[in-house]
Amino acid sequence: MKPELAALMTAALEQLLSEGALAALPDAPPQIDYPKDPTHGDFSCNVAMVLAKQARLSPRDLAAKLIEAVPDNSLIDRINIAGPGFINFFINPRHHTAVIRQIITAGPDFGRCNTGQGRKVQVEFVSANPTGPLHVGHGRGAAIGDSLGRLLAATGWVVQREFYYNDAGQQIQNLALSVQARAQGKDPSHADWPKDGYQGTYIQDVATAYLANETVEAADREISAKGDVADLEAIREFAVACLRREQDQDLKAFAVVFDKYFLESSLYDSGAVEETVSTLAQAGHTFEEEGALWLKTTTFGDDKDRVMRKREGGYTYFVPDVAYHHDKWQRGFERVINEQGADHHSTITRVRAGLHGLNAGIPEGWPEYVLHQMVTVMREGAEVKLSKRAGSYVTLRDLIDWVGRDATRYFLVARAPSSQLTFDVDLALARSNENPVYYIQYAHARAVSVLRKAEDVADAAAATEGLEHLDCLMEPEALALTISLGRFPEVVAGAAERLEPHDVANYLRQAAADFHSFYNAHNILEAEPDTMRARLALITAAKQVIASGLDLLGVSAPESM
RNA sequence: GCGGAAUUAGCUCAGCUGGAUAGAGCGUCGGUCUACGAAACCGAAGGUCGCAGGUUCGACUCCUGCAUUCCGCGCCA
Repeated sequence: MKPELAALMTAALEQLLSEGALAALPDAPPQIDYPKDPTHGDFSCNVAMVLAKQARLSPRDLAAKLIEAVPDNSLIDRINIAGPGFINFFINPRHHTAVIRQIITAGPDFGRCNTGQGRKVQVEFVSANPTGPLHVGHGRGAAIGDSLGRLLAATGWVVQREFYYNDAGQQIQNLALSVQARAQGKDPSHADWPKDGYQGTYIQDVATAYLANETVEAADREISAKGDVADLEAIREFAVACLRREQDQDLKAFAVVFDKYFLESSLYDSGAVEETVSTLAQAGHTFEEEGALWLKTTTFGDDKDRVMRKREGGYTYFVPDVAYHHDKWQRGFERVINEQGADHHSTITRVRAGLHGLNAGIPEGWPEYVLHQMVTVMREGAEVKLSKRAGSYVTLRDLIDWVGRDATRYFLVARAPSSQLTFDVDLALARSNENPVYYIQYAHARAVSVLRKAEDVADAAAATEGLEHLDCLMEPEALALTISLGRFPEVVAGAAERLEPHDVANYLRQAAADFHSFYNAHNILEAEPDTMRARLALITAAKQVIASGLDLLGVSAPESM
């Protein structure tokens, strides 16, 4: 409805322009907003205040002229001027309820759009190295990244979800040594325990499985143990497979699925790393100093240059990272979005600097980044720091075990990524209003319940027939819910545009509140037949929108609870 | 010291590209079920939007400075 109103205002502006009351039209279309206060109408426009100066009129006088010039239409009931010069629109209620028909007709497609026009976008997220279980930070990344993927898909992009991990570096070596030590019967208190070894009890599980010659299958690999304690290479491969499998199980329990797993080692095998280095060297972006090879990242805005090849040989992590992102570019992704922890923010400059230095035509600002801040976990009023399994951190699996998948996903995605997050386990467990997940899901379950009961007192097509009686939905609660439902498409579009899935979570809470208010204020099944049918249509639409919204967050919409 | 993020009600957090009297949940207080699901609803109290300037018709929002908290600042990833 906003575009229609903006068009009407534009027409009014053009009218004033032709009368000479205005010197020029504004650059952007007139801004239409939702007033906070319902007495200010359904929509408001600030254009009179913006243009008052150039029109040499007071904002209120200009507003009056504009209202005068608005073309005749059936959309608007009345317009008034308020405050310093706001133009407030009161919409004809019949136009509000029209959206109910749209929702029921479109079904799950309501709220989707085609901004992406089938273009390719990749979302890389989680990307945990296979050295231990996924922790809550990975969980936040998984929840946000997957939801971003869903939002982009809903707005017309073709999305690929990718998981990148290092299967060969120093940390993997530490992992292999730790497993080997456990297989030799040592524990972290032992004098020969590897320096920087991994201390979690899961290392013992891996060692035991290795000694038992088990076979493990992960999403991207399968391997059988050799059982030979001396074969560090075999241990390494086995350990990586074990931990990949464990992470996959966690991700599966979290309903997160990846399209592709990308190995850092493949960039060495394919020669992409060497090629990246030589391209950067040929372009004159590198220099040698103190026995190391450096990239002049200061050319691209970094505060100091960075080592690419260490004195002892071997590349630093960002070199394969640059090669990796070059590979993504060559794979044809118009957009790449990297969701990662904010503690990695310093890599952004380096990766972009490297990509820029390749002269491959990669635009500035590619790839895009969504960084999430840290998560702390509270339980029974105290911060939880330890998980017995992991040894040093709370795992994603811990959270899922404690509060379930839906609550975990909702809580991890419901806050702005840039905010530090406190995950309150007790709140996530609560079965009441305190808990937004259940509040929203309850609205859905209630809607389903009424629709189910309606079959006893009306025919199956009652909701559809209700579309002929939408004029019955004139109570404030019905209109509030209707207007709320109508906002869904722009919420989805905005959340996708800004890469902020928490907008959807906030919207759902509001929509659920509007649903509950309507539900409590008006009986549905005992209303007059036409009214009942109209209300059933509204309930059907609400159920659809809530289910679609929850799906964007990866949270289920239960039929009953 | 440098860079990034943050600072909004007792607590956890929203506040869209600057808009009208700053919102929600929890917590506190008070109401509503012989039930279309009370896992809900209705109402009340609760604020110097960290501080100080600036920009303008208008600032929680933009700019500058300061304070505080978190995260980075490795030839680890």
